[in-house]
Amino acid sequence: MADGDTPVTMSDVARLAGVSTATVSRVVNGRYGVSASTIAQVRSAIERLGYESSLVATSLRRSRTNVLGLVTHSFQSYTAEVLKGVMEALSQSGFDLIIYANSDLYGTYSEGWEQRHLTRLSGTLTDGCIVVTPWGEVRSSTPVVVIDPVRDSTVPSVTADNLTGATQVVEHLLGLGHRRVGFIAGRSSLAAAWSREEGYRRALAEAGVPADPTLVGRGDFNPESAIPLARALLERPDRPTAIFAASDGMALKVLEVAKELGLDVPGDLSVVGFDNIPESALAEPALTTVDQSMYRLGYEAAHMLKSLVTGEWEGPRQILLPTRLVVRGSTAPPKITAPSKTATRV
Amino acid sequence: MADGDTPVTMSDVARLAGVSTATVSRVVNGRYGVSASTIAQVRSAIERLGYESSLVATSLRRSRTNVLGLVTHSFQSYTAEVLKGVMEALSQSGFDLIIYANSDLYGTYSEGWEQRHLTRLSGTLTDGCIVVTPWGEVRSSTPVVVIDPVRDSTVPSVTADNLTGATQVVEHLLGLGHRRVGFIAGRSSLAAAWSREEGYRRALAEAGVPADPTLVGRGDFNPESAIPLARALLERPDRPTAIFAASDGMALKVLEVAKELGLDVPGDLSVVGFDNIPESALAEPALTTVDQSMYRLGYEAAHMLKSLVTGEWEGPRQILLPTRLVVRGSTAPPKITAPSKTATRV
DNA sequence: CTGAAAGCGCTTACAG
DNA sequence: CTGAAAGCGCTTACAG
Repeated sequence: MADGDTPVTMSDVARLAGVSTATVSRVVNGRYGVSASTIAQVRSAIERLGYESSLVATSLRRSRTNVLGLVTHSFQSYTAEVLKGVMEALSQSGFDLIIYANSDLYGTYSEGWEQRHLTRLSGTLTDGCIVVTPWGEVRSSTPVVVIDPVRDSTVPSVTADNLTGATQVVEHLLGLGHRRVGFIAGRSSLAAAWSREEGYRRALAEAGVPADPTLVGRGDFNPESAIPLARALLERPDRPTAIFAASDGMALKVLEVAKELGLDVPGDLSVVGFDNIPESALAEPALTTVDQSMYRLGYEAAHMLKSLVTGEWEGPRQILLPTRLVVRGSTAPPKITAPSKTATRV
Repeated sequence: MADGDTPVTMSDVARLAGVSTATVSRVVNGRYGVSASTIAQVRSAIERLGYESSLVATSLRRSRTNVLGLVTHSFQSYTAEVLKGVMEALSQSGFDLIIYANSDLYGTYSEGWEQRHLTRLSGTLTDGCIVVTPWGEVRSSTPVVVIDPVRDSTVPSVTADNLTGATQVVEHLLGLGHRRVGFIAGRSSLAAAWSREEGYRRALAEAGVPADPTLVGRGDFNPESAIPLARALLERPDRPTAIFAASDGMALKVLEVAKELGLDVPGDLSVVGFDNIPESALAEPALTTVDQSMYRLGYEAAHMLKSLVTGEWEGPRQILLPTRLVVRGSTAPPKITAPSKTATRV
């Protein structure tokens, strides 16, 4: 039963069964050309010792491991949803999943992290990897699919249609009568952040509302980064009547700042986020946002990676997934039509 | 830059730097006894080739890997919370984390899965493992900490104080005036399921309310399993005025069945769950439940595992974490005091 | 049908 | 200060 100290190896099995490790290997892997009686002996030895082959040794020797990797730098609600989608896509596929997370996560050197771990895994352990929201472009000797790539990435990827989503947010606000709409941007290297900002600009331009660059704050998707930006926007005399934050995490902070400043949402200020994380529905008031099915992002990425590994992929290598505007309690028509004369000249 | 097909190995670096792989290894691992000029040469070769050592090869050769493993059979909200706690505990610890999930997750052979993968990882890849909600007792050649062990498990573990939590639920219901309280149990092999049921029994006994075995349904923590059980309980003429389900997932299904049968919650029926998953707060009405900080379960398990691996653990090997009753809209006094004459004889 | 041998990419005594 | 060699636990041609 060997609950002892040293793990049971193939040699232990071979010794007990009175055969070579080559033969044990053949039995373990169901190869042809082993006599029935030998198989029985080996099987019983395996059973007695509770042997399982070492994943590491097997991976090192074989070219194909049937293990796919996923590299992420955090475990937020976002990641959990992505993982559910990934697991669903991999269910019954014959591929197992290894998720690699490093302990310096909240520490200093996030930068380049994905690339380092991608490389450490992909040569040997995994047949391919999914990388979630990397800080830079990634490369690998085995197939990779990126969820939320950096701008101008050429690697296979899956992204939500952030441009359309953001456009709809602004159209929604304009439709309610808002004219001064603030924006809090995300980490600008990410394609997602760029598209959301671009959607904001385009929708305003299309409606003929002149863009006011001072209404745009530069956040980085970290919720905390939104606090000073929201404060700056809301403390000005000509404050916006609505703020669109590039992520729910940041939008939730805008809500807090508004409360702190005694502003009523949605009476004095409309707030919109992006992502539709579970917390958004729980906020007071519930947050209007854009749903970007993180589950589907994970599902499609895993599906694509699987086919890339087996060489069966036929579709496009850059997938854009639809988003959906979710209107909740945090948006309403502005109380006053023209908080600033100059801003309403359309 | 080698974005090509074959990964860059240590031999490639050695060749380019004009040294042996032994020397490259020394540089990579910062060992003493390499001349400054050689270090520089090797470093530059590493840089040029974008070399990263193979996790697999390194693990196979070394006894200590500084990688901890986590084996789970699902990625529900539960797991995501646990992971956050684990990552927090491991932050800056020098240990990385590998999560192993197999693709037959929703498939046939869940049973014994944890043990198989635990063994495949622990000999070589990981220095120790956390196993989440296993189906049986586990054993390993390296340290293991189980979150939510099976009953009578002797392995180091972390569990919520389910007994107290469940007791408080029933006391809460009795306090509201309920006397016929139904119970939907979880997978009975799990210690958590057993304790929750035991808490239910004890609280009734202590209050002198005779236990009615026909009021107990045998679920298995799978939400679906609660549906027929809830229906059976609620369709009887002497139906309970309250149902306590051993998990939020099952309690949410009870809510659905009640709605389907035209019963008002909490008017006609009070419902209580256990776990406090995010969805509980979103339910209509919001679910009264027991919070068992899954974040802390993960945190404590990782903390303990880390110390077990380094040999510094001093504390108890079986940890019990406090729970907290969260009263929300799904519980209220029963409308009718005595739906069944015999049941109220106290 | 079976085994001896080489080798996957590393690390670590052991010589020098 | 550096390299040749052995070996971690497996798999896979190659002989027989």
